Amino acid sequence: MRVSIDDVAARAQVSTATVSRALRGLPKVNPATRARVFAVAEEMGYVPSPSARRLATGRTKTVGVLVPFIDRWYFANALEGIDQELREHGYNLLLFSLGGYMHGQQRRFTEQMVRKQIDALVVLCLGLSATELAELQRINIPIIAVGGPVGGCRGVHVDDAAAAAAATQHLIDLGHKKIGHLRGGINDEKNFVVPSLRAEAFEATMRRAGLELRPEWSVAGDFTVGQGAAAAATLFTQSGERPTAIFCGSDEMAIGLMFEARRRGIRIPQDLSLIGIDDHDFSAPAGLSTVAQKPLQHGLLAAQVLLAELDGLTIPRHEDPMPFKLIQRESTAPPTPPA
Amino acid sequence: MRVSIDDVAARAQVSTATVSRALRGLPKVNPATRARVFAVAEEMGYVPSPSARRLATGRTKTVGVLVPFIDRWYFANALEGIDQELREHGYNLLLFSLGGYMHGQQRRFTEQMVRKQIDALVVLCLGLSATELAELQRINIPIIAVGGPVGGCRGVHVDDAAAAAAATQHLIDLGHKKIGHLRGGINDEKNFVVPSLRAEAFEATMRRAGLELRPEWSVAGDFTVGQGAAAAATLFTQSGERPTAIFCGSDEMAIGLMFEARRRGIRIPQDLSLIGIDDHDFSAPAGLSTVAQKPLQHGLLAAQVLLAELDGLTIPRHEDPMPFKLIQRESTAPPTPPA
DNA sequence: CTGTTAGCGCTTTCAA
DNA sequence: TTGAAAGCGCTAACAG
Repeated sequence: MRVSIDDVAARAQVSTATVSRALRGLPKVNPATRARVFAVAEEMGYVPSPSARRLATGRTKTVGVLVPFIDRWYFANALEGIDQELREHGYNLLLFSLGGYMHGQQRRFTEQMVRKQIDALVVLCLGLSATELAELQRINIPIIAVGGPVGGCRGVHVDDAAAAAAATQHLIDLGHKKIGHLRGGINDEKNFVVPSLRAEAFEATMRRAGLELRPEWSVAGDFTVGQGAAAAATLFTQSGERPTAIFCGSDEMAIGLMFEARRRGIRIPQDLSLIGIDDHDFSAPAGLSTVAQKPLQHGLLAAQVLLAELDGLTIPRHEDPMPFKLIQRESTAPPTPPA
Repeated sequence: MRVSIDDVAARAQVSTATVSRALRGLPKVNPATRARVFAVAEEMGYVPSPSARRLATGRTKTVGVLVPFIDRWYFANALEGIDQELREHGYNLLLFSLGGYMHGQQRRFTEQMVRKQIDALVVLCLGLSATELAELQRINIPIIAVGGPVGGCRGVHVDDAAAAAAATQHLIDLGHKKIGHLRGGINDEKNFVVPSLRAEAFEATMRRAGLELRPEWSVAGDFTVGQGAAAAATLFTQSGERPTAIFCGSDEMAIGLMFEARRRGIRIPQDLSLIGIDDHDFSAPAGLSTVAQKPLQHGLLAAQVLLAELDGLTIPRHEDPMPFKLIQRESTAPPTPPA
């Protein structure tokens, strides 16, 4: 049943070393021999044992991916990109999901899990603490972050501040002056800086335009639709003046806000303009203006960098932030002058 | 740098066999010896080599998961469930994404990829052909399908026909008679039967209620928001009478339809009732009535079954279909009598 | 171009 | 309760 390299060697009447060379396409193998070996291997249904190969070479041909959770547009798409690139090069993808951010105390992820199992690691925008990162670094394999800066670790991601500024500026350019913000980060790791980067850029852009920042117009959520709707409810039930436009830290939140707005008869964009960040699958159908990023590409690039490094090739540049693009759809318009 | 079992043995002044036994918690090890071994191992930062262990035992402590693509609510959640259960038991999760269904010709997934790498396999509702499935079976490891029936293979999933019938019946119970259907399957593997199961159940339920099935009210998509919106556009631009309610094969499609309806000033539920299947993250915020299923639980159970089998334990029952539940929200209401 | 021979780091009899 | 030794299946010198 289980056929090993020795079985093939015996049948092909060559040494195991020759089988190994022939099958791996190494040079200095007689074409005829190689052909015979291939034929025999095929005939016997031989598949080399990765474990044995790993033990002998010390390389696992496997890359680990650490994600906070899978069910989020950005992560799922980045993961897809990583997977594509890895498969393309015969690498395996070992997935580690933390199943949600854990607040400080107990994270189920230990060095043990990755140690000697993977050749490199991709960290999908987790808020790793300095100590956790240090622990990972100790393993001494190439690491790359995707989706957001991870302290002291190189990464593939957009310039979040610039993207947030572009979104905010779009609203300002349309003539809005009363602009609110739905930010993320409330349920996330405190080391996950993306929500803050975006929020700060929003504030900076507003100040630069000489516009007022009203604290009651800044509501915090966690980048999900559910939180978007909840935050919107908070915002809409406030007494007092309402903003004419809102910049949401993620498209999911923006869409949650759209749902809540419709529920309350607030028209978009007539009563309220709305812009997010991401270009989530739901955004185009929803007619949501956004600043688009392409996580699949981020994943692809991250994997490329890692693989190049493992192959000892020149490491491609990846220092430049990834591109983003403002996409105007139906959810943003100039403010309606008071009737 | 790299510390092996022999290093530990030397330092602890015992044989490698004893270290192995002590660390694995096997019986018949002197408590004092065990303690010393643990101390030394800890002190030296010893981590056993999975490759060596695999080679010696023939077991990989790894389960493979085959998914058509990751970025879909159902898959992402099921994956999360599988991951949780696997980690809990010290198993690894090797991910294989096909990056989208490939139509017949070339699928990048080969027996080679899994062979000798995993102890068991979870197939996430892929439409595997009989030959592909046979090839997988040949590897002779436990396999389980999740999310939909995979020909001849046991699986964890809801009774799709019953779920679809429940959704349809809900509309009928509300008094609707003119009911349309957005079905999936147009871009999917033809062996992926879920869309058909749901569509057929819709039709059967309609017939049972003595209601007319209008072909022009049945539009096909592929379960995504984008297709939902597109299908809705097709439906809404048709001349002639319009249905008063629509059953969507997935919540994503239903939400796509909602977006398109709003764009055209069609009010939900006043002008059109809408129900889907899934209970997608967006559904509650959107106020979408649906038949809920819990993919995370499906993943959990599938992994449990596999692990039990690998441990040689009694295999838990999993023959019963998974539960589903009708959730009525704002998108369904009795039909509005013509003014 | 091909064969021999050490390992790689563990587990697992079999003895002691 | 512990140790010695034989693999597990492959790769990588080193000879030839």
